[in-house]
Amino acid sequence: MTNSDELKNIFLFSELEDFELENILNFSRIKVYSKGEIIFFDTEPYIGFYGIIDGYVKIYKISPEGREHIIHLENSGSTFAEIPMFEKYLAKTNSTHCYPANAMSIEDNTKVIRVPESDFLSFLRENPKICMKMLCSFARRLKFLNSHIGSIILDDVTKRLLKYIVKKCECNCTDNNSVKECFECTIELDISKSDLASHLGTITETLSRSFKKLQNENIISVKGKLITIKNLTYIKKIIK
Amino acid sequence: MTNSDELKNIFLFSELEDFELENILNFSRIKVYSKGEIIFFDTEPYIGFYGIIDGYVKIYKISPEGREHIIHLENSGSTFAEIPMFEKYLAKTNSTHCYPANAMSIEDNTKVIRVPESDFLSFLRENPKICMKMLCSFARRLKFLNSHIGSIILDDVTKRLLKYIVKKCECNCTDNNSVKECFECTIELDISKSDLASHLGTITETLSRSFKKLQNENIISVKGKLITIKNLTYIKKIIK
DNA sequence: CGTAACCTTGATTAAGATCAATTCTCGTGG
DNA sequence: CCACGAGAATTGATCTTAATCAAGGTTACG
Repeated sequence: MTNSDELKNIFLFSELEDFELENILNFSRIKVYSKGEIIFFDTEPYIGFYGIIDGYVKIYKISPEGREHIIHLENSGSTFAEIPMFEKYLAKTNSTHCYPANAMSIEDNTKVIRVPESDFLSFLRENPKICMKMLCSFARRLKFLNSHIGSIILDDVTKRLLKYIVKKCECNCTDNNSVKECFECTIELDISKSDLASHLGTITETLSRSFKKLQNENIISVKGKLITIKNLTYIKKIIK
Repeated sequence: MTNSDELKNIFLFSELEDFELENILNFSRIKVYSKGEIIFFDTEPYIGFYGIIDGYVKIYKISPEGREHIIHLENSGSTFAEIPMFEKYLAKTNSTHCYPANAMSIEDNTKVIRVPESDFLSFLRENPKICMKMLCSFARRLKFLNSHIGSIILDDVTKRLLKYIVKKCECNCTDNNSVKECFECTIELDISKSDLASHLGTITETLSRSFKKLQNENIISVKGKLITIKNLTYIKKIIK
């Protein structure tokens, strides 16, 4: 597979012509990270956004007390750290800015492309097609954040966990086969439970207890990273 | 002031030519709401997004238990409910969709424009300029949500309140005069304290106690809707 | 000036964070 | 192939924050 073929896996670039992809490749840089490697810190000056060709990345913040919170979990096809590109249009000051959070590869051989800010912005201004793609990807993220923030405020940890599992199951069900009625469904967690805790806005101990609770109530069964939900159709109805 | 002049107050439309504004006005609808009036419910089918010509709007969700959470507070110049426009590009299904939350006017004579989805989308596809504007406005909102969600998970209510006050003070300071060193700063709350509580992800009782706490620690003083922060420069350093 | 909406205060309760101690899992080297 | 060790996950006891429940107090406005 050539580099420009790989780029088509990234949603933002998926409808570009080959010559446009070549153009992007010319001014960008591809790099492979192993599990646990930092892609950027929130103290580094901003130089451009990233696209994930393959792998898994967490975007997170650390509180002064040292607690971690994962804002986003992104995998193959996603882009991240685009927001600071639009900073200069929003801020009155023209000061240099940093990355808004930390990014870490959480899977071995995570392959990313870094696209420099200035080159891409001129590209963007001349490409309504890629503008629309980017608007879609922003819209998707806004939608996620809106519902996630509501869930953090209004739901307890157990309900947040259940919603997470159900969402994963739904992806699975529609991907594999189009079963409308899906009672039992098994997923494999693709992240560690501590990352999941941090993503759900809690800590590992509390998450562990929530898993326990759902098992005791006979809603799910857990075997290591394998989670089976007993009656998806029913659960979907009650977690609304 | 003509209608098309008013439209220029809306960030998204601020760089459009007069003929383009006239075009938008042709397919859109302007309406004035009094305080407390519903603009849309999350059960209504989506027909288009809104721009605030003048006034104040809250975008909120209600939990099954009846607790309210304000996701966004938007005032003059802002747009809201754009996300569902991009739904059809994201979802596999082509089903009709609803507004993603409720919207209520929280000020008398809130004047909004409703722009229909289909007309605007074709307009958007042919206007790279307005695409960039929309990307900026999405970026601004993403930035806010990212930091807000982190704040809800990692900060206690008092710190969230303090951050809110500081942010308002900063707007004030840079708007009125460009004082770099600003020790004492007074703001007037432009929303009710119960709305503020809901926006900060808490309830009025807890917010009230947080106000008390900050007063006891001599960080702020509160007189009705007037809040004075004692030493802004210092506080800004410690809440980071 | 009276009523309703808004705000404050107090007592109690519940959820989840923290602290501490095991247990489990999995990759690596002997 | 097994044993070891480190990181991950679980479990228990305790403590803190904020939600809930209940009752007054304030303010704004017709």
